[in-house]
Amino acid sequence: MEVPEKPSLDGLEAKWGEWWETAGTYRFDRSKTRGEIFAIDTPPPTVSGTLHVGSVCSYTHTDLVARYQRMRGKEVFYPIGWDDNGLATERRVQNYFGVRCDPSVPYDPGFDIGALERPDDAAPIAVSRRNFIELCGRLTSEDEKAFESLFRTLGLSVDWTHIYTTIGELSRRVSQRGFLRLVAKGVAYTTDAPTMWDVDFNTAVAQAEIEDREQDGLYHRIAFDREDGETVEVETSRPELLPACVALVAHPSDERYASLTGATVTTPLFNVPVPIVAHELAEPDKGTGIAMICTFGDLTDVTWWRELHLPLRVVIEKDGTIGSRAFGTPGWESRDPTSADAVMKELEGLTVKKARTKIVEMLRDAGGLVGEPVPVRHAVKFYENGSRPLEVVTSRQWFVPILRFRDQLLRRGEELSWHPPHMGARYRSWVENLNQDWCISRQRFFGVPFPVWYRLDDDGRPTFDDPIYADESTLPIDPQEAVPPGYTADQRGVPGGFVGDPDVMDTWATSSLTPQIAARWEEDPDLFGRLFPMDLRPQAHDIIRTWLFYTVFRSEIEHGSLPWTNAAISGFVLDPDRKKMSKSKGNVVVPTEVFERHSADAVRYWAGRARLGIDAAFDEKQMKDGRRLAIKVLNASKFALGMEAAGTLVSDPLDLAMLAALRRVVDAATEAFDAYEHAKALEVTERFFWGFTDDYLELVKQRAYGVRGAEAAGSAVGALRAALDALLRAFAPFLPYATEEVWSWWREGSVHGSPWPVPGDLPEGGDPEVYGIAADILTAVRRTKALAKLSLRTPVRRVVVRDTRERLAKLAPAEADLREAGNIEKIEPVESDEASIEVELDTGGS
RNA sequence: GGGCGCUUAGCUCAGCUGGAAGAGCGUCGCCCUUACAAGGCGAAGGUCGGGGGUUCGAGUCCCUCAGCGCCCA
Repeated sequence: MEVPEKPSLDGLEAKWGEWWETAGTYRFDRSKTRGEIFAIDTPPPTVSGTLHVGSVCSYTHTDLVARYQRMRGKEVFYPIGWDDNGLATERRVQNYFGVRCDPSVPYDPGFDIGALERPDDAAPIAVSRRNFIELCGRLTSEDEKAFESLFRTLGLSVDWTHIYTTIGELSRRVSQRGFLRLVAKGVAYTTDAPTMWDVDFNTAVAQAEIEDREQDGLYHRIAFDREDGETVEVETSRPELLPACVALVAHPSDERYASLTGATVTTPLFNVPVPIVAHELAEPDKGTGIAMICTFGDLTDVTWWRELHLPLRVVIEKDGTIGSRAFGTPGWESRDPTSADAVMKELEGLTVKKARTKIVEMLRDAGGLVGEPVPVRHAVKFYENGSRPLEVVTSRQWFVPILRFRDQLLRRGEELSWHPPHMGARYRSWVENLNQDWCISRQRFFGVPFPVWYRLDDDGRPTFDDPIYADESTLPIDPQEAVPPGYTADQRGVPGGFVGDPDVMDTWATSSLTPQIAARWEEDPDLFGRLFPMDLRPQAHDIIRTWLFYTVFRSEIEHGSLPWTNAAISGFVLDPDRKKMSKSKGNVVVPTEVFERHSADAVRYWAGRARLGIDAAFDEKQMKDGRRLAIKVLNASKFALGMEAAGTLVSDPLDLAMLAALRRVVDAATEAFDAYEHAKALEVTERFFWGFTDDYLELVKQRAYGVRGAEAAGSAVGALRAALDALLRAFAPFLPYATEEVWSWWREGSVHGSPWPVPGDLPEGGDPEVYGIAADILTAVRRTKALAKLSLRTPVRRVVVRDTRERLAKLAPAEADLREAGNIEKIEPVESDEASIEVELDTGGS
């Protein structure tokens, strides 16, 4: 046994991190069977995001479970991935290198961004798609190093040989295979359809990426002419869509408009005849109760257009400007095409916002505007990363028809064990409110391409009704480079030839397959069979509707089961003022500095105290507590292990009593961990431990030094070691470094490879109350001395303990230890119905 | 508008199936006690958000109101 003179937390992270890696402490043993394995679907962090303490907290939660399960004897499959694929990385690369991707630029194999010299404010350099992707790969690999270093310091017990990235070859292959399987099952289709569209990023987005933002707007009252010379007034916040108006709509039960249903009105300025129709989705309470249907202002327009079989008149282009349209041509009928065209000319090329101002001006001049616009505050849909409102744009996209699986997905949600349980409600409410099929194609670059080509007809136009799919055995492929079977490279882009699908998949189309990626679905069937469905999906609550939902969906389609049996949902980390941390507020805490200030164990302690599903404040005070606890573990261990004795047979009733109390603690901690209540496991263990050091160590100190002989000392030393052995193991998930350090002083191997403590590890037969009573008396003695402002060594002449006979009997076994610990001359038990402890100090005089 | 969660000491939070209000930090006081002074011991501090109800008994169960946060529309 080698106990250092002055134990310290400093340097433990590097020391043990390296040792664990060398010893392979967390290496997964794939020879184990499914029942012996605990498989975790670790969240791949977005590496282009900021490293912040929020991830530290939730990743610690996962690690606590991993370490606990490992100690329970499970072979833990705990891989890690980096989410580098997607728009976040593209944006970071654009800003970092000052470039933009232009697919029309040819690839430059010798491209060297570092060699370019240009002023900071220079316009972005257009680079080819392939060069752009290479830059993405370069930057993410840097970011990944920083993440790995952070997570290693934090002490995550992942198997670092099982790393994947969401843009890596394996992920691309699994994503493309997953896509082809969806196609084969009829659960993916391509079509031209109205889709939510971000005009800045120039891409389609899915429902899950949309958020509502409260915005100031204006309600404009616009008069439509009826054929009988009267007018119908509608209120709209989007008057610029007037040229796209295809009908007016009122609720079928709205008596005000019942007689008008079926009538025709003409739009102001454009003189386009449009029908008045009825539909339940019209809101009688909103505005005048009758609304314009335009193609398209929002998704309700899409529903109306579809269900009421209305014509299509699109005026907004993909870049968010008003396009050029010729009235008088088919589909653009007007009773006065010339003046309609003149109005249209004024709007052409304007952004939506400018067009709105312009058309209001023109309406006012033409007398089409009734009164003045009224300010209104309303919810507007935005892409979560976007800065301008989403438009509905018709474009060719790949869709996955999730809506028709709603009931199945709701049932899977019920089947999943949610921790905490109420998080299941988030999922349910999302699934119940799904309103769009999943658009999985993105008009971006750094993502997984669709393994698809389209034939070109004799005029060089792609035919979308019979795509050419890549063979699974050839994956992953990039259809921009690979040539479809039966064609030659020189047929790319020429009539009668082919063209590759230019899009990439939604990043969630890849992330939704993390269990399949990590478990090497179809790549290693033996491994997959040992891992899937997995045991645990840990994640934060913000991505229930995306990552969790899509993963459940993919698993349901491909495997007909849940992807895992448990979902552990962490809360967010708020700043000390309980505000959400964000870069713009400047309140993001850099985790590396926190590790330096408090140690990894201290940070883990803070995270461990945060329960699942509860938002936690970033609190350095708690990290100080954690540091204090970790140091205390070192020092108490040093003391306990510093005691020597010939034998270590635990026979003293007080020792057995302390161990009996610890047996209960071990049970409570186990029960808590099994229920995913790691904070409770920590709390019960910590509470016992502080009592153990404050009371028990003090009580037995003299005896352990041998004042009452070898046998009495041996019992104390044996109990100290038995308790320490169990406590170190119970603390190991929370304080992996300090516990490993102590373990190394006197045990073989790693504490993290040792079994989780069970009551059977500790001698039985003790009465916990004996320990409790002794601690109470010791506390009373200390209190008296403290109140008298005297040293704790001050002698006590007499302690009178009044209590029931039963409890007094339990005092006797601890009496000698108490007298030594408290420097007490005499302890006098007095039978009484009223319990009290009376301490008479011996202050030397009288 | 619908749903979920929260509201307990100055701060951060425990309080399970109802049975005499808890911890840590902070504050204050004391103590160099041979494991620990970047420590230790102790004290003070609370109408458990408001109001009703069930019960012998409610922080805990039910109803209601309010505030905060989140999810969804």
